[in-house]
Amino acid sequence: MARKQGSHSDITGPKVRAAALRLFADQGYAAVSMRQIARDVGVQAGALYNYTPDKQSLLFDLLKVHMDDLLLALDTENIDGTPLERLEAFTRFHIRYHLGRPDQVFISYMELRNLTAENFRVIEALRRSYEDHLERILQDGQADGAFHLADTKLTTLALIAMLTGVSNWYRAEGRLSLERVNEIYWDIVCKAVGADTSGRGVQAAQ
Amino acid sequence: MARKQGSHSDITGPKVRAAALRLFADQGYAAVSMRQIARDVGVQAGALYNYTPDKQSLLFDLLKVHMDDLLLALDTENIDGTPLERLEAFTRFHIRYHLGRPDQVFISYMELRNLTAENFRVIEALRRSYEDHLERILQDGQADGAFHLADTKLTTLALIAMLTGVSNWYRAEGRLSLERVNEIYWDIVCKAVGADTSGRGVQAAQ
DNA sequence: CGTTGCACTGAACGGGCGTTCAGTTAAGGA
DNA sequence: TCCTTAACTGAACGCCCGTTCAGTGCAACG
Repeated sequence: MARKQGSHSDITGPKVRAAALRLFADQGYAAVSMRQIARDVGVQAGALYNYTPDKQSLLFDLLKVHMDDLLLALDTENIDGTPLERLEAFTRFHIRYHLGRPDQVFISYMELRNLTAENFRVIEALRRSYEDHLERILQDGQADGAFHLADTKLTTLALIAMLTGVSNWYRAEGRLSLERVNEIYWDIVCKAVGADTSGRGVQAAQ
Repeated sequence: MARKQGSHSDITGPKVRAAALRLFADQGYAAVSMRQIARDVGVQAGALYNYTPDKQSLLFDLLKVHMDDLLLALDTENIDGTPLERLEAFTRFHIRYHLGRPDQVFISYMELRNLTAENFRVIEALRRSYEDHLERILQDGQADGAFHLADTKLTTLALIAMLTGVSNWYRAEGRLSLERVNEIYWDIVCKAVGADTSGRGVQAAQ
C-alpha cells in the first residue's frame, strides 16, 4: 500500500511533530521510540524519516520552534511604560503563554539534557535572551528606584523559576481561574521586587 | 573469577547506588542501562541483582531515601519562634540542603515520571508533606498578621519552585558564596510574603 | 496514456536492552 | 581440613532500538 488519497506530506508532517511532542512530554525523549511515534501517527517507522533526519532533530526542532515562538510573542507584547508596568506585563505574559503550552514548556526544560552539545548551546542562548528581557526590566526598575533588589541576576532567575513552576500544578479545571492565578502571582512578584504596593493589594479569598 | 578479597557486599551495595544516582542524574533513568551502571561499579550486569530486585527499585530507593532524609533533616532543624523566624529557618534550610545534594534533588523532580504509579504515589505523598510544612508557616504568619498573602497554597508552591530553582544555576565555584545566596533569597522571600522588612534590608552589591 | 516522483511499506541491519541462571571462586566457620 | 555460602561471572533469553532501503502504488503532469 502507498498513500490512500491525495498528498499527505503536509498532513503527516505536523502529525509527526504533534505525536512526538505529546509522547516526549508524557514519557520522556529517551523512553519514546520512533516506532511508538509512528504508531501514533498511523504509519510505519521508516516513513518518519521523510520528515526528520533523525530522532534528535525531532526533539531539537520542537524546542527551537517553542523558543522562537516564545521570543516572538514576547516582542509582540506591548512592553512600554514604567518598569513596574513592564514587570506586570512580563509576569502576566509568562504565565499566560506557559499555561497555554504545557507540553512545550515541559519538554523545554526536561529534555535539555537529551540535546547534543551543539543543539543545547542554541536553545540555551535563546533561553538566556528570554531571561535577559526580564533582567533588563529589573535593572531599569532598580536604577530609577522603583524596585529594591539585592541582586538583579539572582532575582531574575528566582522569578522565572517561580513563574515557570505554575505549569507544575495548574489545571484548567482547578480551583483557580487563569486570571486569579495571574493576580496572585503578580501580587507576589510585585512585593518580591520591593515595589511600592500602597494602593493596590490583592485580597485574600480563602 | 569471583570476589577478589574479603566480603564485598557492604562495599558494592553503596557503590551501586552511588553509580546509579550519578548516572541517572547525568543522563536520565531511561537513558541509563544496567550494564552501564555495572561497568561503573566494576562488575557484570548480573551482579547488580544481588542489590536490587530491578532497575525500577533502584530509582525508587534513591528517591525514597532522599525524601526521608529531607523530612528527617527538616524535623531536626529548630523551627520554633515567630512565623517570620520559622520562614527564615525554612528558607535557609531548603537552600543549604538542596545545594548540598544536587544529584538527589535533580532526579527527585526529573525522574518522577519514570516511577510506577504506586511508587509515584509514595514519593508524591512525601513531597506533599514537605510542602505542608511551609504552608503551615505561611498560614500561621497570615493568621497573626506577620504576612500578607493572597493565597497561602499558591504562595507555598511559588516559593518552593523559586527556592528549588537555585539548584539549576548555583555552582560552588561561582561568583556568589552559599551564604550570600542565602541572604539574597531570604531577602526576596521575606518581601514576597509581605512581611515588615523595616530595619533589615540586604544591601545590593553589584 | 505513459511517465514521473511522492509517500509509504515491510523487511532487514547491527546492536543494546532488562533480567535470569548455572557455574565458579574464595572467605570463614566447624 | 573440609564444607558452606556469599559474591560474582558469562552466557543466554526474548525483545526492542534507530536507521536504511528496495520495492510499491497512487496522483498528477505532459
